[in-house]
Amino acid sequence: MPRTEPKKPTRQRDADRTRTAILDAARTLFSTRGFTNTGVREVAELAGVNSALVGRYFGSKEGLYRATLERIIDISPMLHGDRRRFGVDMVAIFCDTQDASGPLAMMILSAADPAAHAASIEFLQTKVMVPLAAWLGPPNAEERAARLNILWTGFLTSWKLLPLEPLSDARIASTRRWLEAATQAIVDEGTG
Amino acid sequence: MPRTEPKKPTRQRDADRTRTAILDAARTLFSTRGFTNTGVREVAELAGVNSALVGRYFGSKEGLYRATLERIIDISPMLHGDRRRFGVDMVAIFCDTQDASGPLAMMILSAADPAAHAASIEFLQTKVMVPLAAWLGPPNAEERAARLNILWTGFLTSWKLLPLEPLSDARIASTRRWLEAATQAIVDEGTG
DNA sequence: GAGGCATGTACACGGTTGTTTACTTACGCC
DNA sequence: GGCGTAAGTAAACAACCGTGTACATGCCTC
Repeated sequence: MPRTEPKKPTRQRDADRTRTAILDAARTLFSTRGFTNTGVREVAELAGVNSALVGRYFGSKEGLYRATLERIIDISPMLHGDRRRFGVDMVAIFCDTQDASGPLAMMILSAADPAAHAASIEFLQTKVMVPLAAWLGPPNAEERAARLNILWTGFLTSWKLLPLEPLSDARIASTRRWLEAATQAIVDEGTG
Repeated sequence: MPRTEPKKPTRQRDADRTRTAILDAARTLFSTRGFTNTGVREVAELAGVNSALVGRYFGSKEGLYRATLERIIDISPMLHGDRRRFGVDMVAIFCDTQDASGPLAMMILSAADPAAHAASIEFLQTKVMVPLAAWLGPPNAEERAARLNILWTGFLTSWKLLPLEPLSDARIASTRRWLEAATQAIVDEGTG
C-alpha cells in the first residue's frame, strides 16, 4: 500500500488572505466585464476559493461590489503633486500606469445594474468629486470639478471602453497633448 | 349559456407594425438597462407582442441589438447646420431634445457584453466617426473627430449615466457654455 | 369559397444565475 | 491534548435566461 490518498494538499486557512484574493479577482472581473456579466463563481474561481465564501464574507454580490469600490477609489495621490503640472501628471498616470483606469471602467460597465449604479454614484460623489472640488478651490470649484470629470470620463471611455481608430495606442500622442492642455486650463482657471 | 369565450380580440396581423413595435421597445430598454439587463421577454411585453416573435424577426437578441443600432444611429442632421454655430447647435440638440442621448447610452450600457460591444464599435466607427471626420476636413480631421467624441461621450456619460451633483439639471447652464466653446474650438481649428 | 402561407401563440428545454443549507475540516486556546 | 469555533466545502434550491419547436389562426390569392 503506497499510502492513504492525499485528499487535499492541506490548504492553509487564512480569512484575510481569502478576502483580499476575492477582492482582487472582483476588481479584475468587474472592471473588464462589469457587474452583471461577472458571475460569483467566476470571481471565486479566479481567486482560487470556494464560491460560497463570497456570500460568507461579503453578504451578496452587491456587497462585494461595494467593498471592491471602497478599496480602489482613492484620488488623493493625484492631489499632492505640483499644481502647475496637474495636466501632464494626470495624463501620465492614466496613460502609462497599468490599469489606472480600472475603477472608472468598472463603474461605467456596471452602470446598467441599478444596485451597482447607486453604489458607484455614491462613492464617486463622496470620494472623488468632493475632494477634487475642495482641492481646486474657488471660483466655481464644483463646476470645474464636473468639467474635469467630463473630460476624463470621456477620454477613458473613448479609449478603453469604446476604442475607435483615431484613439488607437499608436496615434494617441496628439490627443494626449490636447488633453493635458484642456485639463490644465480648468485647473488654472482660478489663478487667471 | 352566455356565449363561447371571446378568446382573443381579433388582433390585427401586421408584420411591419410588429417589427417596429419591437424595435421601439428595444431602443427604450437597451438605452436604459443595457444589453445584458434587458430580457427578450421584457422587450416583447413592452412591445405588446409574443416573445417568440423577437427570435422570428431578428434571429437572436444580438440581431435585435444590431437592428436597433442601425435604426437610431444617424448624425447627418447635425452636419447640415451653420458650421460657425456647431457648438451651440450640438448642445441644443443633446440637452433639449428628449432622448437624443439614447444611442450613446445604449452603447455604453451595453459595452460589458462582447457581442454588443463589437456591434457598437462597428457602427460608431462607420456611421459616426467617418462622416464626422469627413465633415470636419483637414487638418487632422480624424484626431479632431476623436476629440469631439471624447468631449461628448464624457458629457453625456457624466450627465445621464453617472449623474453627479454639479451636473444636475438646475446647474447645468455653466457647463453648457463651456461645452459649446470647447466644441466650437475643435471645429474652428481648421479655419484658424 | 377553399387552400396555403405568413403571422402569432404556447410551452418546454438546457443552461446559468445568486443564494442558502448542511456538512467537514483545520486551527488556536484553555 | 482535546475541544470549540472559525474556515472551507459540496450540493441543491428556485428563478430566470435565450432559444427552439410544435401548433393555432387569420389574411390573401386563385
